[in-house]
Amino acid sequence: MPAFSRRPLYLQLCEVMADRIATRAWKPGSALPNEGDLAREFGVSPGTARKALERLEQMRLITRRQGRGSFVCDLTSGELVDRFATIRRADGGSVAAGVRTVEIERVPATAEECARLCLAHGDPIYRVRRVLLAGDVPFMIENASMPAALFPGLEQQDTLAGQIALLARHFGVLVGRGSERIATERASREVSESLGVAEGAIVVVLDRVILALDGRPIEWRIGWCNLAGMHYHAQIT
Amino acid sequence: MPAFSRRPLYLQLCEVMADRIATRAWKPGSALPNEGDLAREFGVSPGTARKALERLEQMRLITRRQGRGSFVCDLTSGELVDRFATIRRADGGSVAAGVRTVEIERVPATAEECARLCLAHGDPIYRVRRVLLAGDVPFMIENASMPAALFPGLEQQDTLAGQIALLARHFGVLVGRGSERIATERASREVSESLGVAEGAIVVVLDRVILALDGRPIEWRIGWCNLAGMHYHAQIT
DNA sequence: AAGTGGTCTAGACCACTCA
DNA sequence: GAGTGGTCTAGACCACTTG
Repeated sequence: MPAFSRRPLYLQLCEVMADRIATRAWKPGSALPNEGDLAREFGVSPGTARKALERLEQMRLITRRQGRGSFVCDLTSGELVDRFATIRRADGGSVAAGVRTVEIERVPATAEECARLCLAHGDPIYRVRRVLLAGDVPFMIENASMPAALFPGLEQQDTLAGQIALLARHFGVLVGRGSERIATERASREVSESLGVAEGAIVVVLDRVILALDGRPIEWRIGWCNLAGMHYHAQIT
Repeated sequence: MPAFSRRPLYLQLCEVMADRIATRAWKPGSALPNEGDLAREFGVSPGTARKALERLEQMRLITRRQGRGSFVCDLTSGELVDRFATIRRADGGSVAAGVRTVEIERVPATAEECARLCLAHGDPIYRVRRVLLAGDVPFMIENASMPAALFPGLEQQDTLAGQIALLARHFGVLVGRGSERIATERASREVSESLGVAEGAIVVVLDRVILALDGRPIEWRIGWCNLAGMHYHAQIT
């Protein structure tokens, strides 16, 4: 991999390997070649290959264990998905939320959607309405918007549309960080009926943008939540 | 620094340098010795010194810039402090909060304080009551508990007691991550009077533990907040 | 015993900053 | 041009896991 690019070798190598993971050429749970083999395959020194692997580990695409090897993470299981489930029990345990996808539409982005998703005027988006259930009791309704370019044919995937992690894996998008904003608001007629609270009661509004690992916004979501008996959890790093 | 410890050299080196920063032997803003000099001073190879420096950068104790050098971060300015100010304007801007310290007491920890701060039964704590102001309007009241062992003589430092970052610097404690939990609650008589809201109105309860870089809990705080017109901001990483 | 990642060494050269 | 951190190389040895 000498090539002509002046970009650091370890970053180029990291990108190639990330792509193999995104496209599932390297499958979740499988072992990567060892450091020496990777270095030979790509024509770099072992130290450079190691640096790329360390970066993949930082990105949470692989885990490494001394004496065992490097393994592709399952991007749709455990904490990698739970980290976006910020509504939990007081002890941090999952509320075992079910998701009901109410509606999916493909429409041009509004001005606000363009701004939040870094799109150009008129770019198409998928807009998804969901209801989150604790057991069979709805506690949050969500409006989510996603760039159509990243998820072509999403309207046929309504079982995936409820969870960004599943969607992202299906379309080969690597999920990165998100930022969330919380306010309180009086429940509108629609919200009160969906959540089974009084009209005008205080609900919590969760406004969130999730980015891909490469920094592109992949989902903007607003949720109206009846927080009764539950907690929002955040890490400050 | 050969010594007899089997702990990785770069971690030992990192710890020594972190201590120099905590104790202000290396002052905020000042330049560290260059990589080669550090390696010679500690008797390790340049690569090992570099690894320790990279770790200090990850811990946000130093910043490094190609062509310039490595510099000690000011632990009490800018984003290093703001990250704990999770209540902000909608755009993420600061609410320019003032802090009024209402009361400081030194008492044995309650069972709950022991649990949240990982203390033993009867260990002394400082308990601080504060009011946060937007302009001159109170929007949050806080009860904070801190292990007395980490902050000896805190009761004489009431100007510092309002901000954990100032306190930590004064006592040579390096601040690490925190975790916060949010619920809604009806305002008690006391809360409603402090915040100027109706008794029984919905307020937001912020329950937070901050850890030192070495993992020891340094502050447990509960805040009752009138979120009207403001937003809670969180990063999901 | 063989294979893996983790640590450590000792250099080389490059890109950037600043006097 | 001198000095800094950033990249890259090419090894050695250690600690851990597994058969």
